[in-house]
Amino acid sequence: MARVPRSTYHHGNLRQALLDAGRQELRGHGAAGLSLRRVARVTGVSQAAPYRHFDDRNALLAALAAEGFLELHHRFIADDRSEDPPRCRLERLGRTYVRFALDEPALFQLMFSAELDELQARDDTLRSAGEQLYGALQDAVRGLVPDPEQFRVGCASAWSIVHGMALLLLHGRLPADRSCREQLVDAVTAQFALGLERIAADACHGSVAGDGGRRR
Amino acid sequence: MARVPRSTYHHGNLRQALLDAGRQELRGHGAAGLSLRRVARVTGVSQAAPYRHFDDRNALLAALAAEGFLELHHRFIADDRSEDPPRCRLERLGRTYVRFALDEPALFQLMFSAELDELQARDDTLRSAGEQLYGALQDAVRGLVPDPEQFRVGCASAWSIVHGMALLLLHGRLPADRSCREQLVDAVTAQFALGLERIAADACHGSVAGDGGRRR
DNA sequence: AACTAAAGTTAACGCCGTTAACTTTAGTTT
DNA sequence: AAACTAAAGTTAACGGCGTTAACTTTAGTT
Repeated sequence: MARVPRSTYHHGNLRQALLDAGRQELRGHGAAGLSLRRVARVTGVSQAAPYRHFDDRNALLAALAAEGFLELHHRFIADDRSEDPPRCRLERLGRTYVRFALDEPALFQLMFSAELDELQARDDTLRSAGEQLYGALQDAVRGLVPDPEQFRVGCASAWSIVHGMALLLLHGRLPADRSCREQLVDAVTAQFALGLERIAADACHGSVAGDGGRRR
Repeated sequence: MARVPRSTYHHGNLRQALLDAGRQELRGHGAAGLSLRRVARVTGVSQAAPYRHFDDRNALLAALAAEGFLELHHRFIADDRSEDPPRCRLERLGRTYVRFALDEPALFQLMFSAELDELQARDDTLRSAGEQLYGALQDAVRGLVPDPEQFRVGCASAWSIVHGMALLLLHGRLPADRSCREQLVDAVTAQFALGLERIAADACHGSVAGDGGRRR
């Protein structure tokens, strides 16, 4: 447990230092195991110091989650290739999403944890960061599924499948060791995007899908 | 806080009573907020009594999760209609999965929480309950996608999409109020099952999907 | 140079998980 | 029936936690 001593009484940039230490705590102990006292200790500051910068433990978690949303959004932008066809762009976005979840499992789970649901309602920074992310997903789906009604369903499907896959993978629930993980992710996203593309194409030819009724 | 007094020194069926109280705690405070001491208090027993029946707090959570897996599996069986065509059966299973998650959000999240990942490796009851569930899903997918390689991808996709949708819905992340929730679930599962059916049908006609066409 | 508000400290409260040492009881053995 | 034993429950304690109140130090302004 690294205790960082410091020369000046005032830290200078404690808020960010706490966030950095919190990020490490997250990696080491998960969101549930994150202890505010330990974060303070590692940062070399008293147990009560964090309360000058965060209302409570949840506020620190919310700030960490907001960082996570922004970071994931940046990855979306960095990985995107606007010259690719819509299907490839959607696939790429899905892979980026899953890769992020596997890179930062605790942060990712925090971003979608029950504790944050209520905070998201109040914390504007957090909410807008989350909405920004959903916007990026919507853009990617819109290119593939222009029809408004199908678009809604398409967005929900797309987010659901990558979100579910990310969580199941990082919990070791899907039978996929590290070597074939990427293959599986590629196959699932590709298959999904292909299916979406076809359904969208069908819709253009007059038939209405999405009613779940029997159609051969 | 209901404190239940009792006449006899020995409780008689404390283990199950603790599980029942734990289930209530889960509903009221979530898995993270479940306090062993409070469970004991509500059950009308001393704070140390639970340790005669569970190694520690995690063991109680694991037992609750195992109950959850069994319950969900029973719902699968109860809702299934073996006379329905494969696609309908898969859709129905998906709806059952999501409905369970929305009925018992805290229990569902517990079943797939990080804390349980390690326990699942050791606790045989818990692991087999989880595997039983995956077996039911596999059966439903197999009817639709016989080809072995596509079957693997199909299982992962199917589980991912319902799992992701369940979590996103119960976190209020998908823009769907209570009224249109069921419609959305129906539409997503139907669209997915339809896509899966078609891809499987394509495979029978010689073309091999699953790699999603060109890959960078 | 004095003042003030921000930033950090110490000490305390109550809750928690967990353990050790003890007591009560139900069931078995003699 | 009496004695024994092991299971099941109790009390009391330890240390860690989140949080707050009251205090101190410091940087920046007047």
